[in-house]
Amino acid sequence: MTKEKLIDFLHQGNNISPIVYQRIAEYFNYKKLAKGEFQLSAGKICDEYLFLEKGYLRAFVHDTEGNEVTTNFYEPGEMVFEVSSFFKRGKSKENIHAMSECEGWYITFAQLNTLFHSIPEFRDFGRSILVQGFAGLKSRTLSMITETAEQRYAELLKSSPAIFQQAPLKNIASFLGITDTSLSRIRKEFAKKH
Amino acid sequence: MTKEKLIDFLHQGNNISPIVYQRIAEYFNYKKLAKGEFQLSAGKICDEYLFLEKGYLRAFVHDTEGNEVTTNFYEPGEMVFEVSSFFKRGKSKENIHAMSECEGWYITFAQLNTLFHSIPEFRDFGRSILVQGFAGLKSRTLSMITETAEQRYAELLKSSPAIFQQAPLKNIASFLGITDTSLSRIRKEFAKKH
DNA sequence: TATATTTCTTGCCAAATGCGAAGTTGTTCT
DNA sequence: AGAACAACTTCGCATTTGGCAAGAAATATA
Repeated sequence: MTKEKLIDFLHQGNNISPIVYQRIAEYFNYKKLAKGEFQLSAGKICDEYLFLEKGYLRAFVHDTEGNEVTTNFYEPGEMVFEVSSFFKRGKSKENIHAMSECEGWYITFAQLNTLFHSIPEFRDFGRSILVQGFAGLKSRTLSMITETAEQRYAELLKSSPAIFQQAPLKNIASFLGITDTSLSRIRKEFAKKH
Repeated sequence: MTKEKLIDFLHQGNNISPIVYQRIAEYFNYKKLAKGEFQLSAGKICDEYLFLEKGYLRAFVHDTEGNEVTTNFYEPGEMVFEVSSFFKRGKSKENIHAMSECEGWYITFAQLNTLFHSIPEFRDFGRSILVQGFAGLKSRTLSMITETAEQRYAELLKSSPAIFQQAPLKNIASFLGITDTSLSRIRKEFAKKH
């Protein structure tokens, strides 16, 4: 278990000395999740800022009728944490669930703040993680407005094909904003055309 | 034109000395927009971090077919800037347009960074602005998935009634993810019930 | 004031999606 | 292997929403 991939990720296009990133990486702790474990449960405060090195996770909430709604999928190479709960120190509405065995590296909120205050480069990193998440969410919202379910399906299939090996249809459906019945139909039509 | 409201806003629940906020506020410049002016145009880099004291703005993009899609409305007391363009220094896809005469206070990206590096409290403020925007966007996305158009209409009407005095129906409709025809029908049905 | 333009409403029909239920296939557990 | 359960597909029908077009109402412009 080396921190090699974590260190690569911390670079994130920044052109900063490897020594600084080495120093940052030292704060991160190794973590392993078995398939089916929860990285975060609704009602708890998210206190881990996790770099996912291996495996797949799914975030979901329960809507007012009690149905599970998938809000996100996480693949290797992404940061996993619930922004609002983590930074505002409030109870999470979201659950984050391991769809497969996962491995990664994390720091706590307190550690993150220590690093923020002492290392300017890490501030920039942290900000870029937030901004990236923001931009991603924005384009997702826009696609909910401007695109058909089939277009959203085609895009997800292209951008994250691995998800389809990890998650059952109904979870992908609620992520796309449709029912599993509809997704089944859409997938059938889509297969005909391609 | 006093900076009183700006200073109140900078407090944002933090319990920090007014002297620090006074110092921060000194960097902000006054700005006035006439009705119809653009605070940001697609293709330009967003370089103003604007506190809106008076007036109403609307953000929109053009989708692949060239239709305007409203992505946000801004009311007095909010920060107005395009997260991705501002922080990543890239060309904006969004336009931000004054629906009425507006007044506010802004700093540039360079000034914001100067403040970030020298004033820890301002870092926390900046982060909380991002986190707040993130949480708001998330709940908007969720409502696109779990709620009917009528429910979304009812919520917007409740949370931001002033928008209905400022924006034409079609802009509100595209924000809600429906056509103006549908919104007209929904509003009619809704009026019957209430 | 007259005219042009935009905004909003309404009607008709088509397409997309949801809902409930049934049936099939596949997986897990004992 | 057998039983139980979850995943996926398919059907018929209801509901929501879209697209187009016409007309009325409101607003802006000459």
